[in-house]
Parts: sequence; C-alpha cells; structure tokens
Amino acid sequence: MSYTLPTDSELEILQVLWANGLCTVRFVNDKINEHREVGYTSTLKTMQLMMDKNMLDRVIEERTHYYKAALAEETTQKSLLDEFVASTFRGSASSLVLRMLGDGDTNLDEIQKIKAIISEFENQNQNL
Amino acid sequence: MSYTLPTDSELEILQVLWANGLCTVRFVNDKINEHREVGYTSTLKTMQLMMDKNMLDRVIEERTHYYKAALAEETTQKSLLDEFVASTFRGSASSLVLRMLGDGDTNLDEIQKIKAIISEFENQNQNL
DNA sequence: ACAAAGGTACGATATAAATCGTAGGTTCAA
DNA sequence: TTGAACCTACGATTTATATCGTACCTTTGT
Repeated sequence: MSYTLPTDSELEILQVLWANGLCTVRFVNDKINEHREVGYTSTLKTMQLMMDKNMLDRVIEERTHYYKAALAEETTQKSLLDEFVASTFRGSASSLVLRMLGDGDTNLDEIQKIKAIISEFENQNQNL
Repeated sequence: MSYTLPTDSELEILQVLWANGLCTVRFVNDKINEHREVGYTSTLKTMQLMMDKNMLDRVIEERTHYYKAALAEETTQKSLLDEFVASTFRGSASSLVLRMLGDGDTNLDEIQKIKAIISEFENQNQNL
C-alpha cells in the first residue's frame, strides 16, 4: 500500500530485481557497478530502507539473504510515467510521443514496435 | 551549453516560462501557487540560481525584471525523456508506450492524437 | 515627507537522498 | 584454531535541493 514513488537509487535497485527475480545484495550491487561505482554498504543500506518502506521482501535461506521487489514493475512504471508526463509534458501524453519520434534518434526497431503496439491497441478497442 | 538537466523545481519554473514567455518572478510564483504553496522568495532564489546556470535570461525594463527560458522546451524535454526512458524503462521506448496505453486511464482524446502522430510520422518516412 | 507595499539579493537553514565507515557476526580453508 | 573473506546492521556524514528570513532598495498614495 505504499504510494510513495521510488527514488532514483531505489529504482535502480528495483530494475535489477525485476530483471532477475530473487537476488542477494552482492548480486544487485555488482549489477549496478556495471554502470556506475557504488559501495556495497551503500546498496545494502538502501535496500534495508526499502524493506522498511515495504518496497522489498526478504527471504532468508541457508543464512543467505535474498531480496525481491514487493512493488509490481507495471504499476510502478505507470505511476512514474504519470508523474513524468505531468511534470515534463504538462500532462500531455501525446506531446511525449511527439517528442519521442521528433528527432531521428529513437531507433527504427523501437519505432516498429511502437507501431505494432498502437495497432494492437486499436484492434482490441474496435468499439472506440 | 548547459547539459545539466533541470531539477524538479527548476522544471516547474521553466514550464511557466515556456507557456507564457517573458514573466516576472511574481507571475511565475503566482502560477506555481495555483498548484502548491511556495513562498515568493523561494521562487526568486531558484530563478536567480537558474540565471547563474544560464538556464534563464533576464530583461530589465522600466525597473521591472522579466525572465525567460534560455533552454529550449523541445531539447530539454527530449533530454529529460531520454533519461527517464533509460532509468524507468531500461531504455525501451516501446515499453513506455505499452505502459501508457496499458490501463484504460489515458484519455481517448490523447490516444487519438497519438495515433495521428504515428501516422504522420509514417507518411513522412515512407522510405522506412 | 513618509509609511505602506512591493521589489531584489543573498546567507542560513531545512529536508531528502545517497554514501560510507565501522562494529560485530559467520564460514571456511590452511 | 585462527585469520581471511565474506556477511549484516546501523549511525554518521555528505551532497543536492528547496525553502525561507531578513536587509535593504524603489515606488506610490496620502
């Protein structure tokens, strides 16, 4: 029931957990260090705070602590997206899309996928 | 030439300036206070810091200070969007779109606009 | 002429987030 | 059996941001 959005480093941790399921702190920290340098205890501390906020669940097995995300990826992304559209695009989802396609740097493969998603959406909503 | 992204309250100020052109601090602060309470001097201070960062330009006319955005709306939104897609959707623009259409709460009018943007984009890129 | 109303400048402070050091526990191999 | 290499817990600190108080201007109405 936590409606506070994850912070940047919380999100970074959630991404690892969403992509990998049950993980140790060591694993999460190693993954993050593939992108930027951060100490093990920093990651640990953040994950402990996330436990307090009920953003993570912990399973202890054979004395090893495993963590997994307690927040669903879909709903968390949706909340962050809504917030982002509001603050950056004054609430207009369509201007986000416009900006996304605007300059040529979104890759073609992604654009194909987006078109597919839109058609799919249309088919499922013929009633509109 | 500033490539640091605006913070939340900087963005809030930029939105007012993008939407309204030349503004006084008073005007910007009043606009923001339509949404949340914040003191005049807080807004002033933030705008002065933004001046230091070259995010704003100032015009003094008849002893009144007017400010305008020195950052373009389009490029700033694009930078913020890229950052957001990276951190929240692991770089996948299409999964952002999927999430956007996912549950029924993006309004139909916006969806129509998005479809129009996509078709427009296709027409302008028949070569793809 | 001066008080009230409004402005700017800017230091100080508050708040939130992220980072890390250190203490102390467990495991395991030499 | 001891020390190296792991681990967890957690307080303290750092950093970035946001907020505000206060000093000191200028303008304007009476």
